[in-house]
Amino acid sequence: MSPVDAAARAPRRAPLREGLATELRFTVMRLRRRLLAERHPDNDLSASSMAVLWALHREGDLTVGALAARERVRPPSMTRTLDGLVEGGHVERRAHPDDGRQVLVSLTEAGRGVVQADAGRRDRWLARHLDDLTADERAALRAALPILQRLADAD
Amino acid sequence: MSPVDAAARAPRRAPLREGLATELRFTVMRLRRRLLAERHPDNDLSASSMAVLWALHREGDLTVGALAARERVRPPSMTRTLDGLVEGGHVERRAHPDDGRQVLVSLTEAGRGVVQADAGRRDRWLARHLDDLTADERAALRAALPILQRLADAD
DNA sequence: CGGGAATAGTTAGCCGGGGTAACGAGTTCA
DNA sequence: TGAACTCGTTACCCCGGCTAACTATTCCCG
Repeated sequence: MSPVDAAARAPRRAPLREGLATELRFTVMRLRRRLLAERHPDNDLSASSMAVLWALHREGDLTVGALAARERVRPPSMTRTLDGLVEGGHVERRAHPDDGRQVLVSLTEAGRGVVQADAGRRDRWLARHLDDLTADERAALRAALPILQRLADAD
Repeated sequence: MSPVDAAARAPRRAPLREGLATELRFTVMRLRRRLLAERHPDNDLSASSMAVLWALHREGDLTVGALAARERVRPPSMTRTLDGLVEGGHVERRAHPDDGRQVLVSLTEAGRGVVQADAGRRDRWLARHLDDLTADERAALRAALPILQRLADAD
């Protein structure tokens, strides 16, 4: 049942200075898959779609390009995500008042409803597990979060 | 150029208690995309393939099922990832000595070389940005890392 | 000891969501 | 005013998840 003998071992729980990047990278990848697996059954919107709704909710109307940059995605990808959201009635496209090239995206009433309904029940899995942590551990995550955000936005 | 007026604002940099899960979730998603964009040009292996090589390097030979569980992926997905690695000569499948149903996967010489060559230059982007952080910030990440790992492995 | 249940892996096929290339409409500026 | 640039879209490709269904092997119980 168990694997055969191991050739090389590395510290799994106590990464050294030079291992921090490696461990952090793989951890982010796996944690993302873990979070994806916990999608709410009564919310058929994908993670990327929800991210767009949240961005609009937090920042108000945005152009397609601004949304793409914010989510670190190429414009064509954002266009397709928006197509789905428009079709679902969650967002609306409208012409930019000053610049005819740009397109402003805004939440519809329904989209705002999805965000607000989602706010309560979302992240249930993660929130539950966060509750299982000690206060110190939660504090450690809270301290690391802005740094991770800066990394995500870097360059 | 800037977005139109915003409807609702939320604390971006100082998440409250109840916002931790939400912020952490989106941050993980975006950071992952950021990291994916920084793939090394002279390494054509995908992130999932590299994760497999690293797992084998760290833990020695593993079965397909063990690899799938470790990467939080379904067996068919791991089978396909392994197909690519076998074709590229990075890993080998061989029969399990005791249980004819299982298949052991091991690194080839070439695969081990990829891991070792990669170890030095990998995560250059992330490592560079980690170097730009203060010692306190790195410590915060290091403290958060095992908690994130536990979350990634939870349930 | 024989046969059904359980387990490991694979095959086949679907689909979300990234990417690049190319293009048209609109804007800017020399 | 015409050339160069910008923004968004279209068309298309591909990676890498997933489920369902199947085979081979092992386990266990009657």
